[in-house]
Amino acid sequence: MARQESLKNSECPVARTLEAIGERWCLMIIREAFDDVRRFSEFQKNLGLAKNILASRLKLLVELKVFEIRPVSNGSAYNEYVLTERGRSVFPIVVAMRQWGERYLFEKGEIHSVLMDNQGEQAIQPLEVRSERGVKLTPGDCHRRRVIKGESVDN
Amino acid sequence: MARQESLKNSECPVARTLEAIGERWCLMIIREAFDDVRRFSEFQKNLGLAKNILASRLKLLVELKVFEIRPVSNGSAYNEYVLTERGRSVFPIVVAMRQWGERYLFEKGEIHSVLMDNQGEQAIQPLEVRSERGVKLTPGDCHRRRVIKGESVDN
DNA sequence: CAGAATCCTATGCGATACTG
DNA sequence: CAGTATCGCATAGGATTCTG
Repeated sequence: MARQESLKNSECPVARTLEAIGERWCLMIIREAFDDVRRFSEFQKNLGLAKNILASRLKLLVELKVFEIRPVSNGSAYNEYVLTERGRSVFPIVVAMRQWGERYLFEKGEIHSVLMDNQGEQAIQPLEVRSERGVKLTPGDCHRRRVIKGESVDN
Repeated sequence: MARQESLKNSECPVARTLEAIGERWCLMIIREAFDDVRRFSEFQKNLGLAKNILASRLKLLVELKVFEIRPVSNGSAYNEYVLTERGRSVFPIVVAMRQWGERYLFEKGEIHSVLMDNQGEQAIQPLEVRSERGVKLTPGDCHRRRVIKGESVDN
Protein backbone atom coordinates (compact mmCIF):
# COMPACT_ATOMS: atom_id res chain seq x y z
CA MET A 1 0.00 0.00 0.00
CA ALA A 2 1.48 3.30 -1.05
CA ARG A 3 1.79 5.03 2.25
CA GLN A 4 0.65 8.39 0.98
CA GLU A 5 -2.55 7.14 -0.57
CA SER A 6 -3.82 4.98 2.19
CA LEU A 7 -5.74 7.57 4.19
CA LYS A 8 -6.39 10.12 1.50
CA ASN A 9 -9.80 8.80 0.58
CA SER A 10 -10.82 7.69 4.00
CA GLU A 11 -14.24 8.81 4.98
CA CYS A 12 -12.81 9.93 8.30
CA PRO A 13 -11.89 13.60 8.27
CA VAL A 14 -9.24 13.02 10.88
CA ALA A 15 -7.48 10.60 8.58
CA ARG A 16 -7.62 12.98 5.66
CA THR A 17 -6.33 15.85 7.71
CA LEU A 18 -3.44 13.76 8.95
CA GLU A 19 -2.68 12.73 5.42
CA ALA A 20 -2.82 16.28 4.13
CA ILE A 21 -1.11 18.40 6.77
CA GLY A 22 -0.40 16.04 9.64
CA GLU A 23 3.23 15.62 8.77
CA ARG A 24 5.42 17.28 11.34
CA TRP A 25 7.13 19.81 9.13
CA CYS A 26 3.88 20.96 7.60
CA LEU A 27 2.43 21.81 10.96
CA MET A 28 5.64 23.44 12.12
CA ILE A 29 5.68 25.60 9.02
CA ILE A 30 2.10 26.63 9.61
CA ARG A 31 2.91 27.37 13.22
CA GLU A 32 5.72 29.65 12.09
CA ALA A 33 3.31 31.36 9.74
CA PHE A 34 1.07 32.15 12.69
CA ASP A 35 3.99 34.20 13.97
CA ASP A 36 3.99 36.11 10.69
CA VAL A 37 6.88 34.29 9.12
CA ARG A 38 6.49 34.50 5.36
CA ARG A 39 9.87 34.07 3.70
CA PHE A 40 11.64 30.92 2.65
CA SER A 41 14.81 31.79 4.51
CA GLU A 42 12.96 32.69 7.67
CA PHE A 43 11.17 29.38 7.74
CA GLN A 44 14.44 27.63 7.17
CA LYS A 45 16.32 29.56 9.81
CA ASN A 46 13.65 29.08 12.44
CA LEU A 47 12.98 25.42 11.78
CA GLY A 48 16.39 24.22 10.76
CA LEU A 49 15.17 21.79 8.14
CA ALA A 50 16.79 21.06 4.82
CA LYS A 51 15.97 23.43 2.01
CA ASN A 52 14.65 20.78 -0.30
CA ILE A 53 12.28 19.50 2.34
CA LEU A 54 11.07 23.01 3.03
CA ALA A 55 10.59 23.64 -0.66
CA SER A 56 8.59 20.47 -1.15
CA ARG A 57 6.43 21.16 1.89
CA LEU A 58 5.72 24.70 0.81
CA LYS A 59 4.77 23.49 -2.62
CA LEU A 60 2.47 20.94 -1.11
CA LEU A 61 0.85 23.47 1.17
CA VAL A 62 0.32 25.86 -1.72
CA GLU A 63 -1.35 23.06 -3.69
CA LEU A 64 -3.57 22.42 -0.70
CA LYS A 65 -4.42 26.12 -0.63
CA VAL A 66 -3.12 26.47 2.89
CA PHE A 67 -0.67 29.08 1.67
CA GLU A 68 -0.84 31.38 -1.26
CA ILE A 69 2.22 32.74 -2.98
CA ARG A 70 2.36 36.47 -3.12
CA PRO A 71 5.01 38.68 -4.74
CA VAL A 72 6.85 40.43 -1.99
CA SER A 73 5.95 44.04 -1.35
CA ASN A 74 9.34 45.42 -0.36
CA GLY A 75 11.05 45.21 -3.73
CA SER A 76 13.03 42.01 -3.40
CA ALA A 77 12.03 39.88 -6.32
CA TYR A 78 10.94 36.84 -4.39
CA ASN A 79 7.76 35.43 -3.00
CA GLU A 80 6.03 35.39 0.30
CA TYR A 81 4.01 32.48 1.58
CA VAL A 82 0.87 33.84 3.14
CA LEU A 83 -1.75 31.81 4.94
CA THR A 84 -5.14 31.63 3.31
CA GLU A 85 -8.35 31.44 5.27
CA ARG A 86 -7.96 27.70 5.06
CA GLY A 87 -4.51 27.96 6.50
CA ARG A 88 -5.55 30.25 9.29
CA SER A 89 -8.24 27.71 10.14
CA VAL A 90 -5.54 25.31 11.22
CA PHE A 91 -5.14 27.50 14.28
CA PRO A 92 -7.25 25.37 16.65
CA ILE A 93 -5.27 22.27 15.71
CA VAL A 94 -2.00 23.94 16.55
CA VAL A 95 -3.35 25.48 19.72
CA ALA A 96 -4.74 22.14 20.84
CA MET A 97 -1.35 20.53 20.31
CA ARG A 98 0.35 23.36 22.11
CA GLN A 99 -1.88 23.02 25.12
CA TRP A 100 -1.46 19.28 25.33
CA GLY A 101 2.28 19.62 25.10
CA GLU A 102 2.40 22.32 27.72
CA ARG A 103 0.49 20.17 30.12
CA TYR A 104 2.15 16.83 29.67
CA LEU A 105 5.52 17.15 28.02
CA PHE A 106 7.31 19.67 30.19
CA GLU A 107 8.72 19.35 33.63
CA LYS A 108 8.17 22.01 36.21
CA GLY A 109 10.84 24.65 35.87
CA GLU A 110 11.48 23.88 32.24
CA ILE A 111 11.33 26.72 29.77
CA HIS A 112 8.69 26.67 27.11
CA SER A 113 6.76 29.07 24.97
CA VAL A 114 3.16 29.98 25.63
CA LEU A 115 0.62 31.79 23.58
CA MET A 116 -0.70 35.13 24.79
CA ASP A 117 -3.11 37.50 23.21
CA ASN A 118 -1.70 40.77 21.96
CA GLN A 119 -3.99 43.07 23.86
CA GLY A 120 -3.65 42.83 27.58
CA GLU A 121 -1.36 39.81 27.50
CA GLN A 122 -4.01 37.35 28.41
CA ALA A 123 -3.45 33.65 28.40
CA ILE A 124 -5.44 31.38 26.11
CA GLN A 125 -8.28 29.31 27.48
CA PRO A 126 -8.03 25.57 27.24
CA LEU A 127 -9.92 24.41 24.17
CA GLU A 128 -13.13 22.64 25.00
CA VAL A 129 -15.35 20.45 22.92
CA ARG A 130 -18.99 21.41 23.26
CA SER A 131 -22.24 20.31 21.76
CA GLU A 132 -24.50 22.69 19.92
CA ARG A 133 -26.24 23.53 23.13
CA GLY A 134 -22.97 24.31 24.87
CA VAL A 135 -22.61 21.20 26.98
CA LYS A 136 -18.99 20.22 27.47
CA LEU A 137 -18.21 16.85 25.92
CA THR A 138 -15.66 14.18 26.68
CA PRO A 139 -14.71 11.40 24.25
CA GLY A 140 -17.20 9.05 25.83
CA ASP A 141 -20.03 11.48 25.18
CA CYS A 142 -19.65 11.21 21.44
CA HIS A 143 -20.18 8.79 18.65
CA ARG A 144 -19.49 8.89 14.96
CA ARG A 145 -22.12 8.86 12.31
CA ARG A 146 -21.87 8.80 8.55
CA VAL A 147 -23.35 11.71 6.69
CA ILE A 148 -23.30 13.15 3.21
CA LYS A 149 -21.59 16.50 3.14
CA GLY A 150 -23.88 19.35 2.29
CA GLU A 151 -27.06 17.49 3.09
CA SER A 152 -28.97 17.83 6.28
CA VAL A 153 -28.14 15.41 9.03
CA ASP A 154 -31.69 15.39 10.32
CA ASN A 155 -34.39 13.41 8.55
CA MET B 1 20.29 15.09 12.88
CA ALA B 2 18.50 12.03 14.13
CA ARG B 3 15.03 12.71 12.95
CA GLN B 4 13.33 11.48 16.09
CA GLU B 5 15.36 13.59 18.45
CA SER B 6 15.27 16.87 16.68
CA LEU B 7 12.07 18.25 18.15
CA LYS B 8 11.95 16.34 21.39
CA ASN B 9 13.66 18.99 23.44
CA SER B 10 12.27 21.95 21.63
CA GLU B 11 10.91 24.58 23.91
CA CYS B 12 7.86 24.75 21.70
CA PRO B 13 5.07 22.54 23.01
CA VAL B 14 3.70 22.11 19.50
CA ALA B 15 6.96 20.58 18.40
CA ARG B 16 7.09 18.21 21.34
CA THR B 17 3.53 17.12 20.82
CA LEU B 18 4.19 16.42 17.18
CA GLU B 19 7.25 14.46 18.13
CA ALA B 20 5.41 12.46 20.75
CA ILE B 21 2.04 11.65 19.24
CA GLY B 22 1.92 13.53 15.97
CA GLU B 23 2.67 10.53 13.85
CA ARG B 24 -0.37 9.50 11.88
CA TRP B 25 -0.88 6.05 13.28
CA CYS B 26 -0.62 7.27 16.84
CA LEU B 27 -3.42 9.72 16.36
CA MET B 28 -5.52 7.24 14.44
CA ILE B 29 -5.12 4.73 17.25
CA ILE B 30 -6.16 7.32 19.78
CA ARG B 31 -9.12 8.25 17.62
CA GLU B 32 -10.20 4.63 17.60
CA ALA B 33 -9.87 4.55 21.35
CA PHE B 34 -12.31 7.44 21.57
CA ASP B 35 -14.82 5.06 20.01
CA ASP B 36 -14.11 2.59 22.82
CA VAL B 37 -11.80 0.35 20.88
CA ARG B 38 -9.50 -1.38 23.33
CA ARG B 39 -8.22 -4.61 21.83
CA PHE B 40 -5.22 -5.20 19.64
CA SER B 41 -7.19 -7.02 16.99
CA GLU B 42 -9.87 -4.36 16.89
CA PHE B 43 -7.34 -1.62 16.32
CA GLN B 44 -5.75 -3.66 13.62
CA LYS B 45 -8.98 -4.53 11.89
CA ASN B 46 -10.28 -0.97 11.93
CA LEU B 47 -7.07 0.69 10.87
CA GLY B 48 -5.60 -1.92 8.60
CA LEU B 49 -2.02 -1.34 9.59
CA ALA B 50 0.65 -3.96 10.01
CA LYS B 51 0.71 -5.75 13.33
CA ASN B 52 4.30 -4.87 14.11
CA ILE B 53 3.60 -1.21 13.54
CA LEU B 54 0.55 -1.35 15.74
CA ALA B 55 2.50 -3.14 18.44
CA SER B 56 5.29 -0.58 18.38
CA ARG B 57 2.87 2.33 18.46
CA LEU B 58 0.91 0.88 21.34
CA LYS B 59 4.10 0.32 23.25
CA LEU B 60 5.13 3.89 22.59
CA LEU B 61 1.78 5.24 23.69
CA VAL B 62 1.89 3.21 26.86
CA GLU B 63 5.34 4.60 27.62
CA LEU B 64 3.96 8.06 27.07
CA LYS B 65 1.14 7.25 29.48
CA VAL B 66 -1.47 7.91 26.84
CA PHE B 67 -2.72 4.38 27.27
CA GLU B 68 -2.54 2.05 30.20
CA ILE B 69 -2.54 -1.68 29.87
CA ARG B 70 -5.29 -3.39 31.76
CA PRO B 71 -5.99 -7.11 32.07
CA VAL B 72 -9.20 -7.83 30.24
CA SER B 73 -12.30 -8.28 32.33
CA ASN B 74 -14.08 -10.91 30.28
CA GLY B 75 -11.80 -13.83 30.93
CA SER B 76 -9.64 -13.86 27.82
CA ALA B 77 -6.09 -13.74 29.00
CA TYR B 78 -5.01 -10.67 27.06
CA ASN B 79 -4.78 -7.00 27.62
CA GLU B 80 -6.84 -3.97 26.90
CA TYR B 81 -5.40 -0.61 26.01
CA VAL B 82 -7.34 2.03 27.88
CA LEU B 83 -6.89 5.74 27.55
CA THR B 84 -5.56 7.55 30.56
CA GLU B 85 -6.59 11.05 31.48
CA ARG B 86 -3.64 12.19 29.43
CA GLY B 87 -4.90 10.20 26.50
CA ARG B 88 -8.43 11.49 26.80
CA SER B 89 -6.96 14.98 26.78
CA VAL B 90 -5.94 14.47 23.19
CA PHE B 91 -9.61 14.85 22.34
CA PRO B 92 -9.48 18.51 21.30
CA ILE B 93 -6.59 17.80 18.94
CA VAL B 94 -8.50 15.08 17.19
CA VAL B 95 -11.70 17.09 17.09
CA ALA B 96 -9.86 20.08 15.66
CA MET B 97 -8.40 17.89 12.93
CA ARG B 98 -11.78 16.38 12.26
CA GLN B 99 -13.42 19.74 11.86
CA TRP B 100 -10.74 21.07 9.56
CA GLY B 101 -10.97 17.98 7.41
CA GLU B 102 -14.74 18.13 7.25
CA ARG B 103 -14.61 21.67 6.06
CA TYR B 104 -11.84 21.55 3.50
CA LEU B 105 -11.13 18.02 2.40
CA PHE B 106 -14.51 16.77 1.30
CA GLU B 107 -16.58 17.59 -1.72
CA LYS B 108 -20.27 18.22 -1.43
CA GLY B 109 -22.13 14.95 -1.64
CA GLU B 110 -19.18 12.93 -0.40
CA ILE B 111 -19.71 10.61 2.52
CA HIS B 112 -17.84 11.29 5.71
CA SER B 113 -18.19 10.67 9.39
CA VAL B 114 -19.19 13.36 11.84
CA LEU B 115 -19.12 13.49 15.58
CA MET B 116 -22.40 13.73 17.47
CA ASP B 117 -23.08 13.81 21.14
CA ASN B 118 -24.78 10.76 22.60
CA GLN B 119 -27.67 12.51 24.21
CA GLY B 120 -29.93 14.29 21.82
CA GLU B 121 -27.71 13.72 18.81
CA GLN B 122 -26.36 17.19 18.76
CA ALA B 123 -23.55 18.26 16.52
CA ILE B 124 -20.28 19.54 17.89
CA GLN B 125 -19.49 23.24 17.93
CA PRO B 126 -16.50 24.45 15.98
CA LEU B 127 -13.56 24.78 18.34
CA GLU B 128 -12.65 28.35 19.06
CA VAL B 129 -9.56 29.87 20.55
CA ARG B 130 -10.38 32.39 23.23
CA SER B 131 -8.45 34.54 25.63
CA GLU B 132 -8.98 34.34 29.35
CA ARG B 133 -11.66 36.96 29.13
CA GLY B 134 -13.48 35.08 26.42
CA VAL B 135 -12.52 37.12 23.40
CA LYS B 136 -12.22 35.04 20.27
CA LEU B 137 -8.69 35.04 18.91
CA THR B 138 -7.25 34.58 15.44
CA PRO B 139 -3.60 33.74 14.79
CA GLY B 140 -2.77 37.40 14.33
CA ASP B 141 -4.09 38.23 17.77
CA CYS B 142 -1.47 36.12 19.47
CA HIS B 143 2.22 36.09 20.16
CA ARG B 144 4.53 33.62 21.81
CA ARG B 145 6.35 34.27 24.99
CA ARG B 146 8.85 32.18 26.90
CA VAL B 147 7.90 31.15 30.39
CA ILE B 148 9.07 28.75 33.02
CA LYS B 149 6.54 26.06 33.67
CA GLY B 150 5.01 26.20 37.11
CA GLU B 151 6.00 29.75 37.79
CA SER B 152 3.68 32.65 37.46
CA VAL B 153 3.68 34.46 34.18
CA ASP B 154 2.90 37.78 35.79
CA ASN B 155 5.65 39.71 37.55
C1' DC C 1 18.51 34.94 -1.46
C1' DA C 2 15.07 31.39 -3.29
C1' DG C 3 14.82 27.42 -5.01
C1' DA C 4 15.74 23.02 -8.09
C1' DA C 5 18.42 18.96 -8.79
C1' DT C 6 21.17 15.18 -7.24
C1' DC C 7 22.86 11.86 -4.02
C1' DC C 8 22.76 9.07 0.09
C1' DT C 9 21.35 7.09 4.33
C1' DA C 10 18.22 5.99 7.99
C1' DT C 11 13.92 4.26 8.87
C1' DG C 12 8.90 3.88 8.41
C1' DC C 13 6.12 0.46 7.43
C1' DG C 14 4.05 -3.40 4.97
C1' DA C 15 4.33 -8.56 4.42
C1' DT C 16 5.21 -12.63 6.25
C1' DA C 17 6.52 -16.11 9.41
C1' DC C 18 6.95 -17.62 14.12
C1' DT C 19 5.42 -18.22 19.24
C1' DG C 20 2.64 -19.01 23.46
C1' DC D 1 -5.84 -14.09 19.54
C1' DA D 2 -1.84 -11.09 20.87
C1' DG D 3 2.01 -10.22 19.99
C1' DT D 4 7.55 -10.74 18.40
C1' DA D 5 11.09 -11.32 14.84
C1' DT D 6 12.89 -10.87 10.28
C1' DC D 7 13.11 -9.05 5.68
C1' DG D 8 12.76 -5.72 2.08
C1' DC D 9 11.24 -1.77 -0.28
C1' DA D 10 9.92 2.96 -0.63
C1' DT D 11 10.44 7.26 1.05
C1' DA D 12 11.62 10.97 4.29
C1' DG D 13 14.84 14.03 4.79
C1' DG D 14 19.71 15.72 5.45
C1' DA D 15 23.90 17.41 2.87
C1' DT D 16 25.64 19.35 -0.99
C1' DT D 17 25.84 21.58 -5.43
C1' DC D 18 23.98 24.48 -9.04
C1' DT D 19 21.25 28.50 -11.03
C1' DG D 20 18.90 33.08 -11.79
